[in-house]
Amino acid sequence: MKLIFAGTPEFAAQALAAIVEAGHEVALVLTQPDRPAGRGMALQPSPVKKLAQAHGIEVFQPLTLKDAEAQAKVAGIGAEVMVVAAYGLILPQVVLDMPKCGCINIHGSLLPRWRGAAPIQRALLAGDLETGVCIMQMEAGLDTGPVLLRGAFPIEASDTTASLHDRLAALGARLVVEALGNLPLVAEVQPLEGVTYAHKIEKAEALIDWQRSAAELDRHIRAFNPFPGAQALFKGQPIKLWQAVPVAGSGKIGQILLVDRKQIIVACGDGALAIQELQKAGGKRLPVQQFLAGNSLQVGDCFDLPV
RNA sequence: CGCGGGAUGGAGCAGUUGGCAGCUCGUCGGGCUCAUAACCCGAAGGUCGCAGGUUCAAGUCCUGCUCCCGCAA
Repeated sequence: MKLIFAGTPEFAAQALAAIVEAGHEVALVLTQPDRPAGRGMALQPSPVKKLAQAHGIEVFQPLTLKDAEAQAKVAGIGAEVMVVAAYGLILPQVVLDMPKCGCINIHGSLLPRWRGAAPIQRALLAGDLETGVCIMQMEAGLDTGPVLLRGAFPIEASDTTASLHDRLAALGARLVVEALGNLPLVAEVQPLEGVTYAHKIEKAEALIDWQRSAAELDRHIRAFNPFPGAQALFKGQPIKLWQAVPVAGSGKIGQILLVDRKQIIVACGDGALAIQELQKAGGKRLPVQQFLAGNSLQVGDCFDLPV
């Protein structure tokens, strides 16, 4: 099947890889323009762009699809369908209507829950018990289109955004290939009940507020792993927390209740958090024992509370 | 040229105005104990990221390079 693929991050790249693998003709890949990123602010191609180039597929990186020139480029391909996954640009109605079978989207949540930009993190933060992927027919609204295929799996107590992302990307890749092979599919309109929006993750949200419950902070840490990392402040120094479990305990909020070779227990608004892996600025992620070898954290010390 | 921190025995760190390379942990051997990730005694293990330079003498000062990380995007 001749198609156009539009996507940007790793999540989308896995879907593209599966589509190519399945033998579909990817005539054009749309992805966000290279952006300065990382240390040194060097221009970075997106994962999707790198993969497309590796397969010799033409890459198109318009700033917007609202102008006639970009639209003409897309229209000129004459694709039967366009697959969109975490592309990051709004597709105007005229573009949505271009391919014979329209545009289908891979979304990392169980729609209509968590429409929007950061479904994986929001599901984890909210304490959802399951998540999944929906393949949907795109409409002008944000993730509002009828669902063609869906797959779900439980969220484990140890899941992080990283681990969910991997499973969701693999599931999304499998489902989109299945969908492409069976078009046209019966579309199931999204129910009006249960609609929620997954707002973009703000950097400021990563800051740990010890007044919240231990269970909440545990989810917080897992949701911000691997990016940007849950950040606590200790005597003014930023310390990232990578792994912790909620435990029983109480005390002055933010105060260290116990330190041993496996954990650092900190009092929270409700319960306490046993930190197992952490990282200070300039250093790497370390298990508690190694972290303590070079940094002294003692019972009674307090983490800073946000102002 | 976005800002900044770092590279020192297996791991994590310290090393003051240049002067014999230290600490916590681990490893190995021995001891104590009903027992232990506990405690006591002892041992091994380092071209101090790479390459130059200054000096009687460089982990420490200067220059270039490689790699890692925090912020910011």
